[in-house]
Amino acid sequence: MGWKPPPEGKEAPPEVVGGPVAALNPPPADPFPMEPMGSPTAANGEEGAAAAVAAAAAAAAAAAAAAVAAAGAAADQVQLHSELLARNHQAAAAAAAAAAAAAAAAAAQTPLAFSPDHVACVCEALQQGGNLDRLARFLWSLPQSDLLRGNESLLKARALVAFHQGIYPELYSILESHSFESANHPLLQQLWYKARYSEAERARGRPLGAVDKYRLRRKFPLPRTIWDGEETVYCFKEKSRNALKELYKQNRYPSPAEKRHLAKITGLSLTQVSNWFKNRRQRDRNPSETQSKSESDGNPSTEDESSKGHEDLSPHSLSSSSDGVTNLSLSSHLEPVYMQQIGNTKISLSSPGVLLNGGLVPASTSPVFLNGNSFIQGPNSVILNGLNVGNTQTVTLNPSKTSSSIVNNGASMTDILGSPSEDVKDFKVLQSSTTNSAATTSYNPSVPASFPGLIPSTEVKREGIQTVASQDGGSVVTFTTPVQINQYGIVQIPNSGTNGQLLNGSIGFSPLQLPPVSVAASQGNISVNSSTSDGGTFTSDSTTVQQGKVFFSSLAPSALVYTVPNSGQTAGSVKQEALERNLVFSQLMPVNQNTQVNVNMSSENISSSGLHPMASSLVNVTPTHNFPLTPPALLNATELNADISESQPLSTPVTSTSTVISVSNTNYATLQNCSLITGPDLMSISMTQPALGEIVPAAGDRVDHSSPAVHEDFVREHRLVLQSVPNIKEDFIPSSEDKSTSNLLMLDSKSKYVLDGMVETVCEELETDKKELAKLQTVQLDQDMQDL
DNA sequence: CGGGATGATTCGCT
DNA sequence: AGCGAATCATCCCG
Repeated sequence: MGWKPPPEGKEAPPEVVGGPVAALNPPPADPFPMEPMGSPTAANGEEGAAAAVAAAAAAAAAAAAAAVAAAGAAADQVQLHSELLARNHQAAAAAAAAAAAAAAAAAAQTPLAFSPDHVACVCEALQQGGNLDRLARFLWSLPQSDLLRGNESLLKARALVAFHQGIYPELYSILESHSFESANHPLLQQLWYKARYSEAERARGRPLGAVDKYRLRRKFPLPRTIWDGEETVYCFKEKSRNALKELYKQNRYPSPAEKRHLAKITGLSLTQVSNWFKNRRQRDRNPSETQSKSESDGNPSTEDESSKGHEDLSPHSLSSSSDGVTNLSLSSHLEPVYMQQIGNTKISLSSPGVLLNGGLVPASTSPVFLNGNSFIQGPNSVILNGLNVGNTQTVTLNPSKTSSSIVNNGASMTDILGSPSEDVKDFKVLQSSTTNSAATTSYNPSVPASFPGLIPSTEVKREGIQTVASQDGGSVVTFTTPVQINQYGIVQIPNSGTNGQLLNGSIGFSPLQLPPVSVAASQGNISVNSSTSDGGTFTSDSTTVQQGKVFFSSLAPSALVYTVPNSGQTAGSVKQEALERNLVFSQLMPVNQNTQVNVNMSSENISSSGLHPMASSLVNVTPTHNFPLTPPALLNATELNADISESQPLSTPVTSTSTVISVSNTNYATLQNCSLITGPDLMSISMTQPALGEIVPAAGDRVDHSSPAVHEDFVREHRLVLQSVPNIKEDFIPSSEDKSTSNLLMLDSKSKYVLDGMVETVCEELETDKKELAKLQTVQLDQDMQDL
């Protein structure tokens, strides 16, 4: 990672500014090494392993520093101290003793008696504490041992000390002689440049200006030992820039989540990302001024879209290039580096295949990738968040109707149509609410969708009891090209409207959440939801499997992805107390700004609950552990009907009172057994179609149940979808009390991406621990020294 | 050194 | 809090 000094007075990436830099300013020499420093207030209560580690490090540092400082003092005295420390910090006993012994040995000018690790530990501790003088003394006391020669921490410490003492030639020598880890680059790069500046300033006797520094940087480029060679322009790396541009092309107004994601993958701060977008929009807005639009070079998109106007990301432009151009551009940016930074898994499949929960399964044709945090890129396959829907033909949605946004959710509808692409009829999704789905506590199935085969070209509109902002006229979605996912984890759906093509990639089940899925155990009860968002419109589909049947249903706009608790004994750790027998979906990730949704279906009213009628399609499920794609099994309509009839009377009112409860933020999702939806061929369309075909009720009708007869089919369909719920409910959540029993992976739905969030959290915690460690070290050191 | 490019900041608005 | 507009400060090329 290249680093360029942040412009003065400007905000710079947090990593570059701050702590390390502050430490660079040589503090006044401290003649009394034993003098306590730091403030004890920094010591917070830590517990557990972190505390133990911190204590160990602190103890070690304290012991070593004490020993060094007390050069000449009897070694046994130091040892005594270390023992005392060890007593106090049992967990740290070993480390403390070792460090103390080492320090004692050093103090006594005896051969090295401890490992380089311990030295490194002490160095780090002293560095973190900003005790450069002590660090210098410690280094001075160390023997010239080969063991320590290549120790990076030691070298870094030496570099710091050299800088601190103004011995720049030595600093340069150190920096050039050893290839440092990238993690240390920012700090070392700063040392390098600051030393150059300092030298120049000293030579010329006056402070340097920005231009002077720039020239110095040009004159003394960073050695590759502390620089990965990555170019930076105006402080931003080219890659970061490209990532920003790429997303900008698709969405000029990224959601906070997207910004965070982008910040993460680019290594920039959230503010920088926001600023970038803001500047970009502004400069695109008035290209007239000074904006000679140099952008023409690499950013045609910017020009096109922005200059023209707004929603101009015409679907066509995208679609036209969808497969080819888009993919190319994406691939160009899809570099491992990004993924590494994200911490997500990126898998590039060079050959047709599908990654299922970690397993690669051969697939065939079209590329539809919908995966959560894992990026799966490959030519021919459909990936649903780890679930592969099978060999598919490209999803073909006709652009028949309106333009705008659409979203298909993850479940690749493709497969739903067992027939070759030609047969694929129109898959239409009617969106009822565009953009906003503000936080709705209740979900309304306001997103009608017609499944090919089931309801050919039929658009069903439905309005929920509770209005979920469904003002927009549902736009019909049609896909003519494969859905793509870009490196940002955003699924790009060609032909979708401007802002509409973003599908947050984090949606869906992430591999982590998919334990070796086995449907077998649960008698095929599963529900899979995938959601999509389209620039504010969000639709999702969910599938429930019952006894080998999978139902897809669409959820509401701005719905989130939910995972369904295992059907088995482990009662899903659903946190919603109130809902006893509800199918609980927990939110995996918010797609839009307002995302929230949560759908619960009470057993009683299953009929109309959040599941959207339209989406119901049957898919064959094979209960296999590894999700091998098995030959499709046809689900026959009769069977479905039978089930339906058995479970519920057809006459049941459609609209139901299904309870939709918002689970957001309070739910913990657990996903245990998942079933794979495979099999391209599915339901017999012929059978269902007739019945469904008649269903064309307008939303209003349904709501009122005004004409039951008319909607009977609809109801039936509805029922199909919901039918599985009771079972699920029972299986999944035997009783609300079971909450505690689960040893499941519980996910806090709160606005965190399942995977990302976890990683993020862990990282943050680590970071925190690190800081705390440093604090502790300092404090402990002080205290111990005082005690001594 | 000039001037365009670009990131950051400030201010007002919603 | 986020956006747009204006502006500043720096980068960076010629």
